[in-house]
Amino acid sequence: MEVVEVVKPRKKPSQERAQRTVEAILQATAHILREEGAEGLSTNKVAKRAGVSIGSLYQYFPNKNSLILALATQHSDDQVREVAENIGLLFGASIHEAARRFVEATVSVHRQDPRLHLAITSEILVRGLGRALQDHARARELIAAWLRTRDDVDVDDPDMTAWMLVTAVESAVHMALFEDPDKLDDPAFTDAIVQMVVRTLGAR
Amino acid sequence: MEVVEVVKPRKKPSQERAQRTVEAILQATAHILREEGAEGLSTNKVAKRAGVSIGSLYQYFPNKNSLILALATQHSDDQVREVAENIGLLFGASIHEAARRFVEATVSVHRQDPRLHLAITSEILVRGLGRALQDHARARELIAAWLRTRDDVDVDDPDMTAWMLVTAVESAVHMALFEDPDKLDDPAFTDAIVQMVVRTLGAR
DNA sequence: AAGGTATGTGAGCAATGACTCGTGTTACAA
DNA sequence: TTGTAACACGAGTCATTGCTCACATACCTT
Repeated sequence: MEVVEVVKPRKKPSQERAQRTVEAILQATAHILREEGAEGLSTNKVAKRAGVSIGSLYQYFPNKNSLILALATQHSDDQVREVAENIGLLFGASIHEAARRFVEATVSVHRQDPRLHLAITSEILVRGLGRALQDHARARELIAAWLRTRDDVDVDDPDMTAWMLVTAVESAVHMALFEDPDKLDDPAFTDAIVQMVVRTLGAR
Repeated sequence: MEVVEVVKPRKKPSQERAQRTVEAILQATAHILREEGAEGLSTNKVAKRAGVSIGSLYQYFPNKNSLILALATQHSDDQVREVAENIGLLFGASIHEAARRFVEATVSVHRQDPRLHLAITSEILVRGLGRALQDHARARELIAAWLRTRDDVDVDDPDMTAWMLVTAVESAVHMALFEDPDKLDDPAFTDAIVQMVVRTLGAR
């Protein structure tokens, strides 16, 4: 089990030309990950698909892992943003509304580009790319903070509960994605998750 | 994303000598998976570690995937057995007792050999080894059946609820394993899962 | 124009991968 | 004892991998 991830610093692109190169590389990585999974991901293939020489790739990315990490970070940021944007709206809402909003935000993030998302998620697991788990941590903080402001829920430990809920909701969505992506479109599925959340909160 | 898994049939060992060879190969696979993760798993390395020639390996396993699959199946069977054994005891129990028993069974399965378990689980995700998900399916059936016998819970759709609970509980345990294996020893952690289960069931 | 820095190239190296196949060895039945 | 099927071997094939490096071209400053 590999734990370390050495990420030697590489040149940051300064000119616009280089910016485009980096972008192309990231795009290509995403494409291959989406179409062939992590198995089919090789630096040579990425370079070829990006229309860039292998040397250029290594000018900006120190190794293969850093490609996935970069993508994962991007992805993670999106997710945090989505949740963060919604959390503001949660404060005025009822528990039920809040739960629904949270669940739907999560589902929506995963619905766009599910294959890529799945590939990235499993790759984070397989490699020790724990850093990319910050989305989880951040989401948990937000939820925990929100929980503390409510007096209409029955939770002993907001942090633990937040951890539980974020994990449960996200995992349910992942699992659904894995078993059958169409499940995400089933309202009954969303409802069930919402109910789990609401009940777990012991809403009064 | 690879979907196919071609598993050409190979010779089944008939003599005891061959039985031992197969066992050694499986052992070695587990060892490497546990120590180095799936990254470090190669058929050559497995053969060497098992003290067996690479040719012998390919006599019984058609390819690398089949090694993981064999291990996953073994593992999966253990898990189902554990749950199945406990489910019998669930019928007489209170909701709370039942939930606790289920959660603890799940935790206990994962506590033994967590590294191996984690490696196998992610590998199932990465490759399309959906077949090995039968433990999930079977556990769900058992829980759903049990739910239908209870009139002291408030669930609309036993199948959906069972899916939800199994997913949530298992994922929580996986996530904990990934973040910090010691979490499994924390009673507060188990309690939190149990509470989630009990509340989700809407116990009267 | 000159010169430096940033960017880009791709042949090729060393390592490793999965897997085959021809050959030797053991077990067992006749 | 002998024949044959099961078992075991491991050198070797061929493809691919991550990655380097010596060199070329573009860009910007002076």
